[in-house]
Amino acid sequence: MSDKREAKKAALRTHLLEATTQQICQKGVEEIRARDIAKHVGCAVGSLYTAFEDLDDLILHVNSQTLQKLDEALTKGRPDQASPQTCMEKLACDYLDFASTHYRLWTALFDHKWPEGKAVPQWHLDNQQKLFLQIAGPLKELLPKADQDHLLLEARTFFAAIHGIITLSLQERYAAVDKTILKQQIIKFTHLILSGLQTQEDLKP
Amino acid sequence: MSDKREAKKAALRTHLLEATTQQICQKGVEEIRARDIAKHVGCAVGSLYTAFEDLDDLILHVNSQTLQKLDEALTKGRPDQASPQTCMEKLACDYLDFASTHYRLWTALFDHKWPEGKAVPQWHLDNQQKLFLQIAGPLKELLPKADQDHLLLEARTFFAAIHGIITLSLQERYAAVDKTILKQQIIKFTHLILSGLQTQEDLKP
DNA sequence: TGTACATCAGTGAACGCGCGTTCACTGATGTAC
DNA sequence: TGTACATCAGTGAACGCGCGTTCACTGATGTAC
Repeated sequence: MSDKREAKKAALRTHLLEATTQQICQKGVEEIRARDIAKHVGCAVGSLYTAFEDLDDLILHVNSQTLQKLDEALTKGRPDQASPQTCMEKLACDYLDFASTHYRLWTALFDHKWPEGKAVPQWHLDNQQKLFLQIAGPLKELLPKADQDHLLLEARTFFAAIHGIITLSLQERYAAVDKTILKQQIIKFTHLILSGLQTQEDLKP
Repeated sequence: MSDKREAKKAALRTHLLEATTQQICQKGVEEIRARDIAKHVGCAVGSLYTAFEDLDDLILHVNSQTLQKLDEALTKGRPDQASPQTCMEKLACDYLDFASTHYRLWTALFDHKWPEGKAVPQWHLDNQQKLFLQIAGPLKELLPKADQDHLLLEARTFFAAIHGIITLSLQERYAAVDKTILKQQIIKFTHLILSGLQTQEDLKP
């Protein structure tokens, strides 16, 4: 019975993930330090390297958890029998809410520099892919004539535009915008794009 | 006559700026090292600190030059007697062209972390502001009933959306998109937004 | 023009610090009998 | 159950490296007479 050992190891991993999450929330990914995390967990620095490959691996795991939380937030808010327009609007707003309430966790997704040579693990790429599918879903209803490639392209573009707006507005670097106004902008924007796409679709044979 | 001294100092500054620009193009801002720059210029590391306050100051100057180049690129391409729609489309496309041909210089604008406590110098902020005005111009023609605040907000949103699309598509992190397709997407997108804004404007009293 | 002194840019070895990672050691947990 | 040995997680001081910045010194340029 090596259950006790495994349980301890699992607990250590959990504590490390929790401490890292908390530290990212407090100071941002750029400020994460191995010693700092260990101190918060109450273990030696070395332990980090028995539980995770290295610091980047630990951070990647936190980021993957963040992606999952984001996925849940988007899934949870999704109305059952709504028009694709309503779905897309909800997705965009939920994305904004997530980004603003978990700001530092969210920016960590984009700020964390993965070591150049190393390949990003497949399970993390899968977690990313899931988010695009969330968008592609309602978009498919809206654009029934589009093929899969085109659908994914439109989903990417839609996401990128909304993401761009939110990113610029939430970062203080260029004077942050009031959140209510931002939300209005995003809703308006979503409608503009969707009605435009719709019109184009209707013109198709 | 201290002309000779001043000329030498100016030459040194120019060389440092050139070398830094070249190194950013080659490896990106994150890889800029004081010793490296000095070696390329053929001077001692210490000289860098007689010509610029510190390494961040040097990089900021390169970034400001980049903003000016971008501003020129956008100004140059601007058609004289065109509709605001055509102007906006041209702006978006020129922005894409600039970003893709000077990719690393362009990302440096956003990747360079300015020291937290320090205030960003006014001349640099002015250079940033100029770009928003480029967009606000044609937008004003399109939305004659909008006040200045609202105009700037729409300019920001428009910029942020286009910027977001270009950023996501050009970075390899998430499989890069073919540039011709990207350009088509951006043109289409610009039209969608503008015709939407136009419709809203027409409905106003 | 020439000389003596003053100023200041340029030099690069050395400082200082931060920080990810390692590794010989300790102690807890598991196994064999 | 008890004892002796094996295994492996946990420890943290120490390693090693990178890198921005400094500063005592040198040498070029400028100034005064």
